[in-house]
Amino acid sequence: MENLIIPCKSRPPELPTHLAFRQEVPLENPNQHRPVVSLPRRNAPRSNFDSNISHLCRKGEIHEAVELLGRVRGKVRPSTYEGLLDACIDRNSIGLGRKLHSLVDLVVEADGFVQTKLVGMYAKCGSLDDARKVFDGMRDKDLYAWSAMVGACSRAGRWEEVVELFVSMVRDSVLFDGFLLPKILQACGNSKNISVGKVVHSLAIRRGMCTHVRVCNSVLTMYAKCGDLKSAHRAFDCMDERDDVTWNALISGHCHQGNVVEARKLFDAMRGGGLDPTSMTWNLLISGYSQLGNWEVAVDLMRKMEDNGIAANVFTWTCLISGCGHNGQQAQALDLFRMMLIAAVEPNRVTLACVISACASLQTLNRGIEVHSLAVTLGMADHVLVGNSLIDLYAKCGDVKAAEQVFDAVSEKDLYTWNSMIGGYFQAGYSGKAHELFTRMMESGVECNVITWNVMISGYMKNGDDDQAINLFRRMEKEKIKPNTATWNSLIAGYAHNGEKDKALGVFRQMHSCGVPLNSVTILSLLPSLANLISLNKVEEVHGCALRRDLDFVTSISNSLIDAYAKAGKIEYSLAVHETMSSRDVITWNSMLGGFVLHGHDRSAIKLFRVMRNQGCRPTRGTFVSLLKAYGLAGMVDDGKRVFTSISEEHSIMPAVEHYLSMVELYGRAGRLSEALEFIENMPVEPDASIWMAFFTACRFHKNVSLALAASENLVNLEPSNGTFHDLLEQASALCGGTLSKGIQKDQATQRLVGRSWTVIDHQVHEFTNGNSDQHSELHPLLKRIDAGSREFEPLPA
DNA sequence: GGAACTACGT
Repeated sequence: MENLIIPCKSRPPELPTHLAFRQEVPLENPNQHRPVVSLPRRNAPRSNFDSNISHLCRKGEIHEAVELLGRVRGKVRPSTYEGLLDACIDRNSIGLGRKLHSLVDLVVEADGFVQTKLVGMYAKCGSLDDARKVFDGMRDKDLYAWSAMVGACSRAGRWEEVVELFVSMVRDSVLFDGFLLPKILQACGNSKNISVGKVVHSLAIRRGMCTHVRVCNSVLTMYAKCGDLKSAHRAFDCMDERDDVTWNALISGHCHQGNVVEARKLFDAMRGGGLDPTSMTWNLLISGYSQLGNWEVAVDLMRKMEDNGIAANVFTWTCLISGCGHNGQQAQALDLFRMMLIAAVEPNRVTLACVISACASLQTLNRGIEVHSLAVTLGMADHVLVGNSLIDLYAKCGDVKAAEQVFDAVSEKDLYTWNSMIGGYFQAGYSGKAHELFTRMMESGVECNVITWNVMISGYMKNGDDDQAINLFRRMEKEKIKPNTATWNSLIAGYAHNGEKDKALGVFRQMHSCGVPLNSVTILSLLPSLANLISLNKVEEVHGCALRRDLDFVTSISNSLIDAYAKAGKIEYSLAVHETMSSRDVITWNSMLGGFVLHGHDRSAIKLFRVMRNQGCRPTRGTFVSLLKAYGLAGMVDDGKRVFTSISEEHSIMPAVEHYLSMVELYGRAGRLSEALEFIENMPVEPDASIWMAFFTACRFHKNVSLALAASENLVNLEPSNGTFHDLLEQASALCGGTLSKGIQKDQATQRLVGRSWTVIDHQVHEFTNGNSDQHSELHPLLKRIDAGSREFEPLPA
């Protein structure tokens, strides 16, 4: 197909057989398919009925006109129908249009002009499906009919359908003209269908249309959008005349591939050639840098643009905001939005959608509500694009009621609307409501897509209903929706999340045998669930799959492997993965550091931290948690203290509870209990249960009962979780030599505690007080507290 | 003829 991109003057290549014409079309008269009047009725003299109906129509009394037509059908000319259909389009009244359609008689029905007008009426009044039905029912489709249908699909953004229409059109021996060609090329570009795009290009050459700059621009754009920049450049080189659109299309192509360097070069070459960049050119470049996350350069370009007398417009700002959003800089996006408003640039629907989506990611409901009210002021709140983002915002912030209200207010719902609302119900835990809406969606004739099914399946998985998820997964086949990688990933992630690691692995293997391509999400969902001492061979199996698909170069996967191997007891494998990595991020170092600490390799961890610093990697909170633990293991209390001080002083990181916890453990392990207590008492924040628990453990280890008692008193005052109570009880009993959990399986006990049942504690307290109360008198305050707590909850039925 | 676009999976 490479040889299709040739200068216009050369001989075009042969068409693929499936696109061969049924009959040869003479090329010299491209308009020959525009029919001249073909039916006798069209030439019929204008009757009184025609005049009366047209008169009513002109007066705006269209209902009366349609009424009259109903009484005299069969006696009016097709052109009168056309006038009425135009009136329906003007009023956007599909109801009247339908009525008119029902009044079309047999003779008028045979008129291609009226049929084409009907296609246009249905499409413009919002029912593309009805338009398609009329179109499919037409016996002889001329170029006007094809143009109407292609135009309708283009306006609706149904690019694949436009491409299909083009293929059938060629099979029908109808060829495009100068009006239709750009639309078809646009569709090829937007649907990334380069093979049909090349056919269109070759036909355009064959018909001598590639001499106009507009046609060439369409061709170039098609190649650029399909990502074939080599062909785009060749088309560029073949052009005798170029305008700003030509340059912009090429610049846009490079920006979309993330190649801003080449885009910048073209920008300079354009200026060198004496052509001034337009605001479009600047916006393309700004968008390119912004999408790469390089928003400093993007903002700089915006300033330069304004210095050159081109004002930043809504597109410029939206490009910047969207770029921040895509690069995890949501707070930055909101700042830019504020700046945009200060600059008095009015946001449009796309801007609002981006900003609301940023609020949703940040879960800042208040800012979201501000933007919502702005959208109301601008009259855009009920628009489908804005509404969809709002539904997602309210769902993510936990306000399902508000999400529901927006859902109801959006009159022209699309797939995003339904899918977001269904997802919102699942996020709030309303599986039943989600299913109800899913059923309503199916019944109202909306065609679900694979994402709808994925939302349902992952929603059920998240809510712990595996059976329903699997049922839906099986139902997909019947509904002729092919599960994609994300569908399989939902099942794997769901099982892994619910602790069913064998089932997760089973689905993974099935996915593999079905030939479904896996991606990094697949691996990242599965690996952590296999990170335990008995799963080494399974980690290796998944590692193998990643290797075979070249996914081991994905940093996040390597990071996950380091973690999994460490937890599976093979720190040397973790190290091997770490050594072979081409690019390491801070998570890589943190995982390796954590692995060393887990295996008690304190000196290796301390050494690794130095390597990390030498390679210029900025440590994070997590780094210091592991590092302090390493110093604790090494018994290097004073060095640990220095590291702790450096967290805030050198690295400007506010120490978090985990760091204080590591310090308490560090003191505790070294037996420096009074120093630990002093450290706890001097903490700038209130010590939480984990801190006191660590101190308690240290006291227990060093057999200091009085300090342990102090710790336990502080602990119970904090109303710790059931799990902490359980641990505390176990340790307390061990400290005093008792047998607290006698007769109770630990797993069983934990399981019931998780369900917020206090039965176990009740039982233990009972055993504690009735059994060995004398022996444990020292822990009396603790017991009283537990006893009081146990009455606040209804025990689960046995 | 050219720019920004919301829903699922870590």
